[in-house]
Order: sequence, then C-alpha cells, then structure tokens
Amino acid sequence: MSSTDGAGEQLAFIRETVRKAKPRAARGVELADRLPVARVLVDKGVLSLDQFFDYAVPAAMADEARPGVRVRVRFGGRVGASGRREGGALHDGFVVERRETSDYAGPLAPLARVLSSEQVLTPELLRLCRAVADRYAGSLADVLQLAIPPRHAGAEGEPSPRPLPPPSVPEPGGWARYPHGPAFLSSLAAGHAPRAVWTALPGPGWPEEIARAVAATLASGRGALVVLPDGRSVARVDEALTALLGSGRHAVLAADAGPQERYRRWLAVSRGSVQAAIGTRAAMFAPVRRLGLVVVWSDGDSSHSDLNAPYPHVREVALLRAAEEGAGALIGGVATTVEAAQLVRSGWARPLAAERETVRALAPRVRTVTDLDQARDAAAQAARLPSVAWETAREALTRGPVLIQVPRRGYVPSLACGRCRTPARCRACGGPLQAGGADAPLECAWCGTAETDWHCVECGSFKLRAQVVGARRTAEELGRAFPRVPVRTSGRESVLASVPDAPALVISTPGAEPVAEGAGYAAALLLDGWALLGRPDLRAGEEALRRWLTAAALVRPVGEGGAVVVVAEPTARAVQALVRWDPAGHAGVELDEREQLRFPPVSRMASVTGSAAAVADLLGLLRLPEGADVLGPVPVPAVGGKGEETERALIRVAPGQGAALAAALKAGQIARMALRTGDPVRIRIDPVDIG
DNA sequence: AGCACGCCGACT
DNA sequence: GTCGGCGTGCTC
Repeated sequence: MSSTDGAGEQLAFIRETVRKAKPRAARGVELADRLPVARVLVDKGVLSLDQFFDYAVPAAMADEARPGVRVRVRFGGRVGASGRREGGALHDGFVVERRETSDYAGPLAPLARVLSSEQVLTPELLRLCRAVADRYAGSLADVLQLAIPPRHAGAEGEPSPRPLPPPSVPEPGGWARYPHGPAFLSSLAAGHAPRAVWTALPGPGWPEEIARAVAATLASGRGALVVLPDGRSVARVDEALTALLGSGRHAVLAADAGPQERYRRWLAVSRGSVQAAIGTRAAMFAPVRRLGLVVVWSDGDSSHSDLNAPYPHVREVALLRAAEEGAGALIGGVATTVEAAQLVRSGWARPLAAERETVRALAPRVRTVTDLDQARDAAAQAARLPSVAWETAREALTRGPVLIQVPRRGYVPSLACGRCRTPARCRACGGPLQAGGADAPLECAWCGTAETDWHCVECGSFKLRAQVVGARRTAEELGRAFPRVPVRTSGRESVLASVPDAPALVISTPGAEPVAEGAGYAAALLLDGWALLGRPDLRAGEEALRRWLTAAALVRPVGEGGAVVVVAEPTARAVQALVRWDPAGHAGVELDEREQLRFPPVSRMASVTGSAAAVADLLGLLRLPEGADVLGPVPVPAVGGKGEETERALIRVAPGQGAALAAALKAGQIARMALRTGDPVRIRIDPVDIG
C-alpha cells in the first residue's frame, strides 16, 4: 500500500466524521439548524439509477421544505477549477425525508427552491409508488409521474372545502340479492377490510351497489376509491353516489376535466377534504386518506392497463393498496377474469355472487346459432343474418330497442377463406391479406406484396369472405333489412351513452354499447362470434365472453321477454358459459388450464423486446431466480413498422418469484445502460399479447 | 441524459 | 510541444 493511498483513506475518514457531525453545503449558504438535510427524489426519468439524492436545506427554507413537497434542485453540475460549484440544470423533485445527517461524502448542493408547500407525496403514496415500481421493474420517478398530476398554482391557492361528517350506514339495497351482500356492507361499515370478487348480476343495478359499498366505508370514518374503465361508467357511479350521499363527499378524477380542475379535485382528495374518489385508471393512485375500500369495476377491460411505463394494471395496483393500506377490496364486474378467480382460489378474496336462480331470473334467454344456418328470407340474406337472429330481431323490434354487437369497427375487413374460414395470409411473410381497394388485387398488410392468385391453403377454396364486417357496413345492411326502423350506431368515434326505450336498431362495437333507458333492450344479436373466438390469443375465450356478457347484461330479463342470439360455434366453452350465464365457472376452468400450462396468472411473466442482439445481450446479463424459464427469443413484427429486426423473449417464473424477476430485469437493464452497449430493450411485466 | 475528465494521433 | 478524438463515469 502506498503512502498516498493511506493518506487518501485517512482524509476520507476525516471527511466522513465531519459529515456525520454536521453536513456542509457549498460555500456561502446558511443551513437550517434543525434537520439540515433533505433527501430528494430527482425527477429525471432516464436517470435509471433509481435513487435519492441529499441536498442541504438553506435556513430560509427550513420550514417550507417539508417531506412530500415539490422542489427545484440543481443536478449534474461540476466542481470547476476554482472549487466553486457551477452549472447543473434545474430539475423538479420531491422531498422524501428530512434528516440530521447525510451518507454522502461530499459537499451538498442547496435546494434551489421550494415550489409549493403542498405535501403532495405523502408517505403512503410514496410507499405505494415504490411498490408499484418494484412490481413492474420500473423507476420510482416514472410511477410518480403517473400518480401525481401536474401542478397548477391557482388550484393550490384556493382552500378546499371542509370535510363533511361521515354519512349514516346505507341500506343493503340491491346487495340484498346476493347472499353475502348485506354482510359485506356491514363489515365495511364496522371498519373491517373484507375482500371480495364480485360477479355482478345483469341489469342496471351495479352503479348503485358500488355507491352503497362506498357509503358503508365512509360511514366507518374511512375513505374509498373506485376505478372504472371508461368515462360513461364513471358518470353512472357519480350519479349513484350523488343520489345516495349528495355532493361534497366524493371527487370525480376523470380526464375530461381540464388540467387545473383535475388538480383541484386531486388536491381535495389529498387534503382529506373529500373522502371518496372515483375515476378512470389514473385514479388508481388517488391519495385517499385512511383508505378503507378499493373497488375495480370490470377488471378484464383492457383500458385498466396503463399505457405508460412501467404499464401498471389497475387491478394489481388495487391489490397492492389493499395489502399495504389495510383496505377492503371489491373486484369484479358482469364477467369474471382468470386473475379474479385466482384471488378466490388462493383464499385472498371471497366470492360475492348471487344464487343460480336469481341469476336465471335476471338474465335474458341466450340462444346460439352458427352462421351456416343462413336465412331463407331475402331481406335476412341481405343482412347476412341467420334466420334465428333475424326472427329474434324482427319480433323484439315490436317491443323495444335491439342491440347488435359487431366485434370491430371500421369498414374494410380482413379476409378469410369463404369455406373454412382459415385467415388469408401473405405467401411471402405470413401477414394478413387485405383488399387493396375497389377491384385492386389483394395485398399484404405487412409487406405490401400483391396476391393475384389466392387460394386457401387448408381447403383449396378460391372463395374469400370478409372476416369481420364493421359497424358502419352492418348498419347499412341492417337498415335495408328492416326498412322502417331507426338505426343508431355507437362506436369508437362517437359513443352514445344511452338510447330511448323505443324500437330501434343499435349497432355497436364492444365497449361502446349504450344503455337502453327503461327496461333495457328487448334483444341483442352478437354477430361474428367466431371471429372473436378465433383470435390466436390466450385470452380469446375470456375476452369474447366478457364482451358478450357486457352487452347481454343490458337486455331485459327472460321474464320480460329479453332474448340474446350469439352467432358462434355452440360447442365453444365461452359460448356455453354465456348460455348458462356462468362467468365464474368459465374463469375457474380457464384457471385450471393455465395452471396446467403454467401460464399467467399461475406464473409471472415478463417480455423482453428489442433487436436480436440487444435481447441476447440482456438475457446473457440477467441473474434470473431459480427455476426461471426463458421462452424464445422469437422474431416478432417490428413495433415501429420499419425493417429493424425485432425479437421477443418471454421469461416465466413461479408466482412467488415475481419480485425477484422484476428485480433481476431492472438490474440487467441498469447494467446495460451503464455499459451503454447496443440499442435499448423494452421490458414489460405481465405482457398483454402473449399466446 | 449531459458533461467533464482523461489518455492517444496530426498539427504548429 | 499542443489541440482534440470520444471512451468512461459521475451526478447529492
């Protein structure tokens, strides 16, 4: 050991001792005399080192720089030749903690500014965001960006209203239709944290039931959070809550309010001025005080998956919150997801479902037909409807509106063999063929190769058919088939909230079905079911059933003449589950199958996507937990559409090792970034499009 | 990510 | 001898 090293160590030791005794800031700043160190989360996204930095608290900010406030700090500057700190760009950050000392051996830069004295990052919110970041192999800064809306100074200036006293315990209302419903409510009202998977009865009662669960929770002096998949369902629960509790006890956190109004409402929740929050997926992080219940409606809806890194899912965040904050949980909808079924099977939640006979009385009558059963009637043929569907619609139109669900919007369909329905694929690359235009040859949607001589690879037929006919064309054709009936359409571009209780054809894509005022639809036709079921996706059956049940739940009960016709293969499991109206049973069987195949949610999966070299590089770096499987990598169509060769590998671990998998992926990602080798890799926990 | 420090080639 | 290549590592 050289003498220089010894001296260096000694110097470091002395500096350390000085540090612990009293933190020292860059020259010329007078420090706060109590807790002069602020631990700060610097909001610099791709600063992949997901860690806190210590700053000195100037005396002038001693009171304001409380934990949870937004601050501005200099970051990344250099110590120049003069020994003075210079440069360093200003960044936003949050004070996470005030401390007496710092672990950092070096002069601390002072906080540049306290932006606001609002303590937006509460300890519970920080813990939640940390847990979400860990679960999804993401950074805390990314999650905070999803969790805390942008600041609007104007909103902070106004005081939030005084909180109203807790409401009285609500009557069970519609919950009386469920054997354990009243007990669930009274458990909430008594301050407990019951956890339930809810199989909601068909019909319009669910918003009010959610409102009663919220009211029961508020009655216990705690707060509640409800997350719904879209603005229309938020509006319905808002209405039900207002009817039950008046206004002033809940805030609606939906995207349609402007940013300032959104922040104002968020602050009202954060300050404890209102006890309940409802909204779409961003509301999953709402900082409700003393959370007693978290509700997720229709957890199978794909809009519960966040679109921003690290792509948290509302249901998973809700489960984390229930666990961390000791809250009850109500997860469910008209359909049941495999994940929800697993919560029941594992004993984490209890089923909240009605008796069979209640279900049978409230559900419509469901019949299946195959579309080989074509109608004789000329008008029915023009509408491409099987005769049973045609007859059902014709009869029901004398009594009220008829809902017609078509699986995808758009006019130009993809193509399949007219005889056996094998999808028409490009001979060059396997991509889907599409009609190039009026009288133009077929061409590939991926590579553009023209196909002039198509025949089916399975059966040799030369006949093509439109695999999916969109809402608009269906509307035109049905309009001709039922000449004197009004036709309305509801789809992605223009979604109707409701239709009047009068004869009309209502053509809708899944998820956009209007509610029929009054008793509900007289009938629903669910068309092109084979196209929904034929998707090469692990969730095809579950997803088809969820869409059908959601539409069919808007139809009158069988006793009031409600009828549903689904055009699909009658032996398919999802079709039979619809006929029996047994979503929980279907989810249970799907879960058995996933168990055997070790597919999610019976395992935890992650996908790793990028160039072949980058994926191989990351896979080589990973220190995966014991027993992890790596599936692939295999080529996948490039995301950007350009020719870059993209590959994807799936990594699968046992359910208990999800945290270890996420940690390994994050470590690997950070290592690659530090080495700066090659191009980026996208990591996704719980990838959606597997299978 | 920026941005500075550092250790090797062509120019005055 | 010096200017500058961008490879590597740190940022409180």
